[in-house]
Amino acid sequence: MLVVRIASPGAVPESDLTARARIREAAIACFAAEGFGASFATIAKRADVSPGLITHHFGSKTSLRAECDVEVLRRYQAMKTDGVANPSGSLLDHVADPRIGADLLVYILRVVHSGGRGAQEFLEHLVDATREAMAATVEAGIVRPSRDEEARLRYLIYQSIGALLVELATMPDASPDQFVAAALASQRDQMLPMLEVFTEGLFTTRQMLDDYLDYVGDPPREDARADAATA
Amino acid sequence: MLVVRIASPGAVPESDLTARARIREAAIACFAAEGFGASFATIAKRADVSPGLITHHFGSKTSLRAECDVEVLRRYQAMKTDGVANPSGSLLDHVADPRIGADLLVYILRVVHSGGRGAQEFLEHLVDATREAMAATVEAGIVRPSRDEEARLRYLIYQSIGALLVELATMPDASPDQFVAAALASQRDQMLPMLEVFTEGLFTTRQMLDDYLDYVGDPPREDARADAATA
DNA sequence: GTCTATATAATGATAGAC
DNA sequence: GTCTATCATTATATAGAC
Repeated sequence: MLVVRIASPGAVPESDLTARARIREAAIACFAAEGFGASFATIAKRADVSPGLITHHFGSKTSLRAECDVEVLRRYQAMKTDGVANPSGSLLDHVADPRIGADLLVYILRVVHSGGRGAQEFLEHLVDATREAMAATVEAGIVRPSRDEEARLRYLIYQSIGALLVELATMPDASPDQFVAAALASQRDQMLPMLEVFTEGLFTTRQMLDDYLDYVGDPPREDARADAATA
Repeated sequence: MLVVRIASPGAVPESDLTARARIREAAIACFAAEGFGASFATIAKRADVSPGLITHHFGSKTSLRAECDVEVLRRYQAMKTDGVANPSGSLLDHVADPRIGADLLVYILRVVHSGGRGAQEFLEHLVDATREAMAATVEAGIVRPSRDEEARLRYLIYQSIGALLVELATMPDASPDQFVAAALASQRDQMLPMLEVFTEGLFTTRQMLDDYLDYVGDPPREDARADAATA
């Protein structure tokens, strides 16, 4: 049962690979489709091999996933450097860029969803990758400077990724292609409020911001995060 | 092994309940602490009963969770009507209100995280519950009116819940109390960018919003959501 | 009502034949 | 390299004693 897939940069041509590579590709697709609970049986069926061969080549499920993780990250980075900087001024939607392929996008969301170190690492990676782009838009006079660029970066990224995560959770039976289609539709629906908030804000007065600035003083505090980590 | 818990409105006094209720309370705590993968053995140990008794009283794990779900929702609603409207003007943080108790908050996040119908229902419920509050702040002149109030409501809710979800995912080994402490610290860290964005917006010009309004015309489209659902 | 013991099912990992 | 067969583990559900 083959599925139509959006071309992914860096993806292997098609079938007729070594069985090991076929298993890895099948695993990426199954993990994207069902989450990391996908069984060896499911993956083996998709790769057209026996379940035992998976263990033979990868040793353990943990190792298999680790290899899939690095492969997905590699393609994700390839796509990023490959492509133009996102054409719309809207931030962060390169994560929802349809060019990266539905499996790739959903796989990454599942990494965050599954949590743990993998999620942390990808989020840090994303923050790092977005930092320059954000600074560039500020430099270009498109985006207002923030009194705490790092905090704003994290704030915006967590919110965007989180919204995609919520949407993924509400569609447990959707294929990656279906999810991406729905996410794009949802993004279209929410384009107006997003532009409103990013252009006009939400509040009618400056009072709350000014009160906050009076209260804490302008310079951002850098010690707060350490407290949170130890709590 | 007893844990210190923040008082939850509507929560039962303490121990010395019927075993059935003890199991339910233990299940809520375990589901909050470990997710819905928590085993009967873990729950039984916490309730100080045998695993078999859980099946005897609840029949299946699905039924047990269903009963926990309604109980948590009941307490959540009790807390909402109980309390004052959120004192800060910031929206949606009643979800992170420490008064609702760490277990309750994390349980609800895990419902969304686990996805499916439960997640959908809670999100719809949350949208409904926030609609009035949002309208009130608009009416009071605190929040700007939107050209599409429903879309903005969904947009803001999905982003806020999603950010909490991301944070939960990055702390897989944290207890509910630890998570709530970290979430509050994180909220404090991100207060400034949030106030900035909600007060001043993100863009320096109105150009993108105005272009969008020119392109689609002012009246919001109501047919888009149906397309997304059937996709 | 409660417990112990057991059946059953799914899954990841192992061993050895081809 | 690949498969088949088997094992070990885990977790839910069942049956029957007390």
